[in-house]
Amino acid sequence: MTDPALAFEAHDHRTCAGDVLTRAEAISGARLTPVRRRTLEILLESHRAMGAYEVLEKLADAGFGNQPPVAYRALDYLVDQGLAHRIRRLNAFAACMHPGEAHSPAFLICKSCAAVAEAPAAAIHAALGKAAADIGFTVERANVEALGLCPTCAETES
Amino acid sequence: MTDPALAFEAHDHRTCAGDVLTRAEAISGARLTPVRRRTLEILLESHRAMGAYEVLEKLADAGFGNQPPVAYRALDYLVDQGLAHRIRRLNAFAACMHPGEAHSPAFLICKSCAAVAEAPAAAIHAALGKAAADIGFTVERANVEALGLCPTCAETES
DNA sequence: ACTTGACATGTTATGCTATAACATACGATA
DNA sequence: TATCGTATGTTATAGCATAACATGTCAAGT
Repeated sequence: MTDPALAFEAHDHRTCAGDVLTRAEAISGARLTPVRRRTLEILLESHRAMGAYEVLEKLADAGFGNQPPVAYRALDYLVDQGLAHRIRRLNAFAACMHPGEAHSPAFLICKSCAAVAEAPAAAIHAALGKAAADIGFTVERANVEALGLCPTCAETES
Repeated sequence: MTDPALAFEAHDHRTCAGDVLTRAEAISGARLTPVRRRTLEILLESHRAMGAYEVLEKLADAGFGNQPPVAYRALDYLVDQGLAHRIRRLNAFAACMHPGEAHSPAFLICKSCAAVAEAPAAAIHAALGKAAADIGFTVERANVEALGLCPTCAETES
């Protein structure tokens, strides 16, 4: 699995984004149409989450439609396919950095630089499932989003 | 601590809501003004989360202002004081069922009856903190929201 | 009493987020 | 070639949230 901390570190982002895109193409095949592909590329330009309207603007710049459904449909598709994630706390979307690997990660959002990383969440889901089971509740899907400081910003601010 | 499963079971809701309101008054004192108190009462009418505009409507019925800021301000206050929680997944708010006890619970949202319960989340936060620390990330606040089936609905649907 | 400042509420206006509903196009396949 | 599923485009509107300003109230300090 890709190093989850990558989002917070200086790295060869071209390679990093390219890798993800290649894997996405393998997963999604022909259904990764131009709008959808471009949408994913837009999300992959940074490790930030991006609002639908921000994405829409960039899609329009690229010659696609400029009405909200254009962006929402592409984003919804990507989320469905596990190629992107929706960050509810931010009303925004972020590219999935390790598509294909089944996961429902915990999101770590840096309040300083706005970068978003995906942390492995197996232990978290186990704890959640147990807490829920104690009450008789069956968890189907869960989202875990944490706000805090990434290592780079923590260093800078101290 | 109050039984977290209460939200999903038939119970004497008058008493349950009354207790919470009494505790809220003790915590908030004079600053629990009429609008705020009424807002909390509205949230306490059910164990569901309620949108700001739904709350606003009921506030207007009670003779308070009927513009969005009226509801948002009261709700924000309650959230600040730990008397209510914001459920981001639903863009909605729910009364805190055990105010005073410091907590950042995990929310269990029944997809069938829409009831929301607060599960103890100490173990979840521990797991999250550890996963984050592995990446060098410092968690400040986190929200954990799970969608699934409550025990009552699970029984009904089977 | 008077002034000041903090807080609460009300109102106007607007911005941001999201989706319903309908129209058009294109390829696969029967 | 008729039809169906899928994708995209467009119009319109619904739903969520806040900025900015106006008014009122009460308590502290003078």
